[in-house]
Amino acid sequence: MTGTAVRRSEPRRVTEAQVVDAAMWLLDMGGPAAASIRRIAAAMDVAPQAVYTYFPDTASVGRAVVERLIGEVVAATEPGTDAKSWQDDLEALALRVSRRFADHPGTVPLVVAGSTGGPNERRLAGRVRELLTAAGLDAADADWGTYLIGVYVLGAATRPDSEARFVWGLRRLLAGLCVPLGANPYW
Amino acid sequence: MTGTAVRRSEPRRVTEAQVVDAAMWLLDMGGPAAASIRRIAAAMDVAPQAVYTYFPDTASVGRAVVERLIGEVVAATEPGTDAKSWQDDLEALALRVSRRFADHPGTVPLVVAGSTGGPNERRLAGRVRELLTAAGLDAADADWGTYLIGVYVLGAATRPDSEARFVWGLRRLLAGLCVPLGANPYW
DNA sequence: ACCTGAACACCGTTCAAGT
DNA sequence: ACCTGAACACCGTTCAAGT
Repeated sequence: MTGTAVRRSEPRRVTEAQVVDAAMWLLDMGGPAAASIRRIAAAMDVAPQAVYTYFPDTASVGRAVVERLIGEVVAATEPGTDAKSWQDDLEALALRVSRRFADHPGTVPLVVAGSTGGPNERRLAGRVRELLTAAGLDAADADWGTYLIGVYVLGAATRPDSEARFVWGLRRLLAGLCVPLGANPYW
Repeated sequence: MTGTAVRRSEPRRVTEAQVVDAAMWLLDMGGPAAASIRRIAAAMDVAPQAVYTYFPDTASVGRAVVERLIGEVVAATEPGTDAKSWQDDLEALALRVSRRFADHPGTVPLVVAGSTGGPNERRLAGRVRELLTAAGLDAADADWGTYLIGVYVLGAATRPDSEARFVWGLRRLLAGLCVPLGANPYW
């Protein structure tokens, strides 16, 4: 009751960001198996339990790592900067995501494990949807097209190949998105 | 030196097929985490080490499971049976693979973990390539198109959604494959 | 060749306790 | 709130041995 805050506890020895830092570093060094809770804690010089103060389980640490990775891509992509065409914008965005995963192959199992459910993932999907909408697709098509592109980037991350192959597939896919299916002779 | 085979050892108590059976069963029951070497062995009533007589490590058991799953799809797909169009054939094939993974979600992490390098996977890719070649694509395009389709099916397995969404994306993708990019206004 | 018991070096997670 | 030591119930894999 002094009016000023009572010092309630020791200053934090770890933070969420540091856990993600350590996890990423271990992932880059030793692959998915190296990023265990115990090793993350050891890298931060705390007991394994300390991690559980900030994350409820291993999977949530993985999701946080993916959120950061996606966040970096979204932050690096100012909307409408490249802007030659929506295809170019979309290609640049997909390529940025693809490269980020190629640079951090240890994170791929974490990505395919499932959606993070986080804001950065939503922002990224929103960006794709905007570009498809600006391209003239209606809301439903833009939504389904976002799924199509996301799934392609995800699948490609699990079978890394040349960038040329990735871009070739992406362009075919975008071509398919803007061809009205009614105008297609096959159905 | 009797001329006939000498009985060299006890009859086998386990076989490769039984290991895959047990792994698949555990995967279906309890998901990826349940299909450990130790549990597989326990399900067969042998010591964990018995599995190592047939498989060098855990990953190779996983690849064998995936090979079986793909093998079932390929076996169930007589080439040119449906045969209304190559699009229909390809759609039916992709849908069969997709459904098999949807029916066995525990195997998805094993699939995305990497190529099996096995004959069934090659057969499946070969089937896709044939259909694309029959559709008029040249060798290079058929090869890259096979990658595109495979990666889409793979990615979709990690983000299961409605079959309608899967088919919509697949059709867009196939549409993009038969639109000559030169004839496309965008590049 | 095929299988076992025992062991090694790990895991994630929880509990009870300390500040 | 934040962190610890100790423990529980697991892992994959290897070794030495048995038939």
